[in-house]
Amino acid sequence: MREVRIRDTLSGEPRAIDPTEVVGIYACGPTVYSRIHIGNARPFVVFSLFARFLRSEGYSTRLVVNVTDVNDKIYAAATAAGEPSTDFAARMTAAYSEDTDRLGLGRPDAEPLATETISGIIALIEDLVRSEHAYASGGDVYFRVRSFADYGKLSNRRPEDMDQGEEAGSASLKENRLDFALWKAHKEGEDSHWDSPWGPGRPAWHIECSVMAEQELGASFAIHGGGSDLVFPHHENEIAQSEAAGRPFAQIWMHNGMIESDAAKMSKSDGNIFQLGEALDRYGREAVVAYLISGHYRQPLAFGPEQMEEAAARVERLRNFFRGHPLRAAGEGDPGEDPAEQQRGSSPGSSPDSRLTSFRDALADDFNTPRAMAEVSELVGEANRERVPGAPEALREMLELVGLDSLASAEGAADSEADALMMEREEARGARDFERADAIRDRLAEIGWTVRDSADGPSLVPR
RNA sequence: GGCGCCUUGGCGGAGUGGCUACGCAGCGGCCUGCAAAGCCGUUUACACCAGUUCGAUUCUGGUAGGCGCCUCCA
Repeated sequence: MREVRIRDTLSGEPRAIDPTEVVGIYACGPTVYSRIHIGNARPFVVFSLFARFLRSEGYSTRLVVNVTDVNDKIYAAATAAGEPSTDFAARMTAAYSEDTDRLGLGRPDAEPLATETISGIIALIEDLVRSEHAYASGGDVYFRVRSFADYGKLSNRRPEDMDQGEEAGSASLKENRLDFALWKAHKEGEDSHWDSPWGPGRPAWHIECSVMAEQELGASFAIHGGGSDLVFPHHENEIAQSEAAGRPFAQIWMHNGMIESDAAKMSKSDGNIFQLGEALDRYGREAVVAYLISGHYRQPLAFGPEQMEEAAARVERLRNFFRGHPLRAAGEGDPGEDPAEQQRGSSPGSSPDSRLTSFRDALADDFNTPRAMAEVSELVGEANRERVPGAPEALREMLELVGLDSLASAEGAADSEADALMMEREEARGARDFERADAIRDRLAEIGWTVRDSADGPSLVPR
């Protein structure tokens, strides 16, 4: 088991993960008011793979990714779609599951819904009201920011600095403009609401995450994650709500950077989005995953057709490697059986073992996926140059950790028509009738096959 | 205005006080009947100005530019 370190947003320092207890990870998922885009997929991929890595290192890990399914924008979008908001949210939640399923990384251990957490939300708000960290006002309930001395510690802001200017509209129900809503009174036009001690209404943003995290992971869990755009106000407010109520919260804060399109953050409100489903259709799941791990998770990552095509090319190189270097079948001989092979395989700095070690070391060091993938590239190059015993197996293990082991799987065999054409082409080549051989190759391309000649004869690869 | 981050070769993107990151693309070559795949090579990459240092892309200060958050946002 390696020591795994993550750069903590709160302290600004790398922090080691405690191996003595279950590593609870709570990552903020989407608000389901539309289909998700590539940017929304980044945290899903980062945290899924990070949890996978921790498990492979022997850490007992529990990953929770919530869905926020009640919100102003959901009401608005549902109205626009002429659909009850609960139906709309359910439809979008299902679409989110379908899209992320297609990434092939499995599901988080728990995916709680805000609308299924109402009683816990009300209980937390009651606690806060009782302790005067919150107050009811006109059917709403607000958090009293000035009552929480640590407010601003995550995003490094001071309430004094923020508390400037006039509240827009003097009719505010808040005592102070920094106060934020915990509960919102039912409004005309909103077609869902719940009973509460403050009247019918619904939870505001932020509060659901405080409650779901604690319900799923207990107090004082290891890691709270999400996009860097959530640091303020969302995560700052979560800390305030939970800690003001005397409930210890996250130990480490882990934030992923934004996907950028045309050097600007990809965001639904700016409209410069590329939907995940479309990316999967166009480039395939491996390219999408390879793209998302091509940069360090904390850094912004440029998005564009060029980047996606590059990722697809990288993925194709890996596929080609496994086409030419099949995995040893189980029981087909040990790496150390042949003394000559053993010697070559253990040459310093180039052995599969040392690459695998470096790969895992990179992931243990603030989950540095690009550094890890550089080890994959190096080993592929070495093994393409000359046979390196154990390389395919080591590569498959590395790729499994980043959800790309499907690249090592054998592809379906060519159909009989393609096989017949390939044989025909060989006959033509044998007769040095290259015009006919090339025509047959074109025909094979039309039906989806690329011919690769080698010393061992031709083979067919799907286009 | 406040807080934080960033500026690396055509593009993407790691990293380090002195040693080729890596990938993609282009170009040249090897292999091949031709391709495909693979391999080899590819013209001094670290925004600018000072400082610290034997030595800075890497540390410090400043300048310029960019991004994020401060309102919904992964």
